[in-house]
Amino acid sequence: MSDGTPPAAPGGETLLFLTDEQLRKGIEAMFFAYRGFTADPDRILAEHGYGRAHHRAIHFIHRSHGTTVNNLLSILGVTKQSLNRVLRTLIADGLVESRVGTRDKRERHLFLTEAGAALERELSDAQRERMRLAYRTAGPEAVSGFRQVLEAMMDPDMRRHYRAAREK
Amino acid sequence: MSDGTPPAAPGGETLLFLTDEQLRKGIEAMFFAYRGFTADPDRILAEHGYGRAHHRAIHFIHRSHGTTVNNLLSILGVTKQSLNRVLRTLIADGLVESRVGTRDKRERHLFLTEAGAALERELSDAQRERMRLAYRTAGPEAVSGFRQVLEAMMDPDMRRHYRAAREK
DNA sequence: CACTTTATGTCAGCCTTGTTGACATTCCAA
DNA sequence: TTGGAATGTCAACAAGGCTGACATAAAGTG
Repeated sequence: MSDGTPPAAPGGETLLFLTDEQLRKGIEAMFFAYRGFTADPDRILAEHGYGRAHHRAIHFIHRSHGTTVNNLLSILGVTKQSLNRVLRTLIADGLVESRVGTRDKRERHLFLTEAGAALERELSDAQRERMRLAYRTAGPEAVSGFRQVLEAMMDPDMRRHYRAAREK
Repeated sequence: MSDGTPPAAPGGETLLFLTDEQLRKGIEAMFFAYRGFTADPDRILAEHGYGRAHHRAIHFIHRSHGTTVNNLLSILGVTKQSLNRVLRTLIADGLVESRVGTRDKRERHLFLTEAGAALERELSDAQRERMRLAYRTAGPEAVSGFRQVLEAMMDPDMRRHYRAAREK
C-alpha cells in the first residue's frame, strides 16, 4: 500500500501520481454514483413492471430509430436470447414496433411506438434531471472532466458506440 | 428535443445551459464507462467462480476491517438474505472470517483472511489499473471534475457512506 | 442453381442475485 | 422481564444473464 505521499515530479514531464487510496476513492465513486444514476429509472420501471434491461433497449432504440437487432446486440453486449426476451415483451406490450427490412429482409428494424416514446420520455426525464442537478452542482469544468475520464474508462468497442451517436 | 443552441445567459448569473443531447451524452457515458469499470474484475471473478456480489462484499470488508453485517447491508443496499448467501460462500471458502462481537455478541465482525486479501488485491489491482489509465489519459483537472460530478450524482445516504471512508 | 452464411427467433435449461415472508436465536436495554 | 435489535436460515420466486440446439428466411457466393 502507498503511504499517500506522492513523490516529487521528476524531469520536465508532468505526471499524475496516484495513490492506491485516491484510486480506491474513484472506484467507490463509480459504484455509489451508478446506484444514484439508476435509482430514478428503476423506480419508474418497477411501476410499469419492467427492469433495467427494458430501459436499455428502449433507450438505444430511441437513440437510433430503426436500428437493427444485431446493432442493438453489439451495443448492449448481451446474447440474442436475453435481448429477444426483452424485445418480445416490449413488442407484445405495444411499446416497440419491429419492421422487416426493405433492402435486407432478414433484418428487423426497431422503432418506439407512441406509448414506447412516452415511457422513454418519462425515464429519460428523470435521469436527465438527476444528471442536470449533478452538473449544476459540480460546474461546467467538472462536467468536461467527468466526460473525459468516463470516455477513457470505456473499452474501445464501447467507446466506438459512444462516439457513433449523432454528435453534440 | 433541443437543437443544441444554448440561449444567451440572462442577467448577471452564470448558469449551465444543458441541452437534452448533452445530458444524454452524459447518461450514455455512465452506461458505457460502467461496463468498462466492471469488465476486468468480472473476468477475474469468473475464473474463481464468483460474481459481482462477491466482489462488492470483499471490497467493503477490505475497506473497513471488522465491519458488521448491518453496516455492510446499508452500504450495499441489498437484503440480508442476499448478502448472507454471498457471505456464507465466502466464509465457507475461507476468504472471509466472521467473528462474534466482543461488546455486542449479536454482531458479527467481518475480516478478510489471507486468501481473501489475495483475491481482493487481484481484483483491485485490475480495477485500479483501469482507473489509473483513465486518469492519466484525462489529466488531473478532469479527475477532479469526474469526482465532483459523481459525488453530486449520489443519493445522500450513499454520499454519506462514500465520505465516511478513511479520507484521502 | 446449390451451398454457405447471416439475421433473427425460439425452446429448454442453468446460474447469479435480487426479492418477500416466516421463524429461531441471542442479547442489549429499558 | 420483556421488547426489540442483530443475525442467520429456510423456502419460494423473479429478472435477467448464460449456453446449446434448432428453425427459417434471405442474402451472398462459386
